[in-house]
Amino acid sequence: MKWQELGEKNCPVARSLSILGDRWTLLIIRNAFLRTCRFEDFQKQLGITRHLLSDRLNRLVEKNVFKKVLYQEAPKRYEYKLTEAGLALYPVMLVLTKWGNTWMNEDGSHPPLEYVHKPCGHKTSPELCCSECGEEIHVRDMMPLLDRLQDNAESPLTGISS
Amino acid sequence: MKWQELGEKNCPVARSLSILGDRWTLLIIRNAFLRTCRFEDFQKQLGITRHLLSDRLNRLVEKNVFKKVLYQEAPKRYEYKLTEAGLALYPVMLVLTKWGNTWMNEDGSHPPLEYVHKPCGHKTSPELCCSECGEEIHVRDMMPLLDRLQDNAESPLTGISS
DNA sequence: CTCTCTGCGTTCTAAAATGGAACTTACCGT
DNA sequence: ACGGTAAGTTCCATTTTAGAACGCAGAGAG
Repeated sequence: MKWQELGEKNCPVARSLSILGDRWTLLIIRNAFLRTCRFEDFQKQLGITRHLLSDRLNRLVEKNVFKKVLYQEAPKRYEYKLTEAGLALYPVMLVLTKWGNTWMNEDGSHPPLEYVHKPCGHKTSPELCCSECGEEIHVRDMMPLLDRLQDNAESPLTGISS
Repeated sequence: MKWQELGEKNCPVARSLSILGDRWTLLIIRNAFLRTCRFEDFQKQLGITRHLLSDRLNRLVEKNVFKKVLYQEAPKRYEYKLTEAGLALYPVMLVLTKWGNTWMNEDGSHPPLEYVHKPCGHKTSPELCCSECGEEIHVRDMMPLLDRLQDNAESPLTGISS
C-alpha cells in the first residue's frame, strides 16, 4: 500500500494516521500544546532536523491542523498556531499521556504526569465516557453501526476485544 | 535526537510515541481490535510488507502490547493477541476515530463511523471526562502538577491552549 | 557602511528505513 | 509426489531521515 492512499480510506483511524502517523508529527503537536509556536523553538526543543520540521509544519498547515499567523513584517515571520482541528487533538494527547503513565513505566522510574481538573479541583484521570449516559466506555460495550461497505482493509473498528 | 532516546524521556507522550509513533504500528493495533491475530491476515489486510510486519510484531511483543499464543504445534504457529496494555489502547482508537470522522472528512465523502453504546442503547460519541466530577474535559481546565524537572524538551503537557 | 545576530528555511551527502518480489522451511492433505 | 498453508527471510531498488553547512532578509551596534 502506498502511504498516501491512507488519506482516502473510509476508516477514520486510517485517515487520522495519514497525518498523525509518523515519528515526529504528534511530538510537534505536543509541543504546540505546550505553547511552542515558532520554527526555532520547535527545532531546539525537539532536536528534529530543520528539513523535516519544515516539511511537517507545511504539511500540518496544508491539512488544517496549524495555521500560520504573521507576527512580523519584513522579513515576514509566522507563528504556527493550532487551528480548531488542531485543538481537537487534545484528547489524543491526554489519552497518550495516560497510557504512557501506566504502561510505559514498568520499572517505576518515571514520575507520572498528573493533572488537576480546575473546575472541580481534584487530581483527575481522564476517562472516555458515553455522551448519552455518561458511563465509562469499555471495549466490549461498543457496537459499530455497519451500514457501510466492508472490505478487509477498511472494515470499521469493532467494539469486541480479542 | 536519536529515535530510541524517546523511550527514556520523562514525558509519557514521548514514551508512548516511542512505540506507537510510526506509520504502521497503530494500524496493526487497529486491526488487532478488529480481531485479526495472524501474520498472514495482518499482511493481507494492511498491504504492509512482510519484512516490516515481522519487525513491528516482534517489537510490539517485546514491548508487551501483544503476546504470542501458540495455536499449533509442528510447525509452531502463534497468534498475536493484545495484552492488557494493548487493550488499554482502545481509547486511542476511539479518539482517533472521532477526530478522523470530524476533521478528516472535509468534503463529506466519507460516512462517519458511529457506535452504539450497548448498556444505554444510544448512538454515542466518546468524550473525555474527569474521573472525579464526570464533567467533560476542556483544554483550559487542565492544570499539570509540576513537581518534576522541567527542561525544554521534556516539559509536561500543559493544559493551556495557544 | 560593515559586522554580527536572529529567524527560517534550503541544500548536500551519508545513513537508515521501506517497498516489492522471490525464496525458505516445515508440515498437511490427496 | 505435488500443491497448499503459515510465517517468516533475503535481496535490492527507492525513499526518508540525520546532521551539518549554507543562504537570505532584515535589525541593531559600532
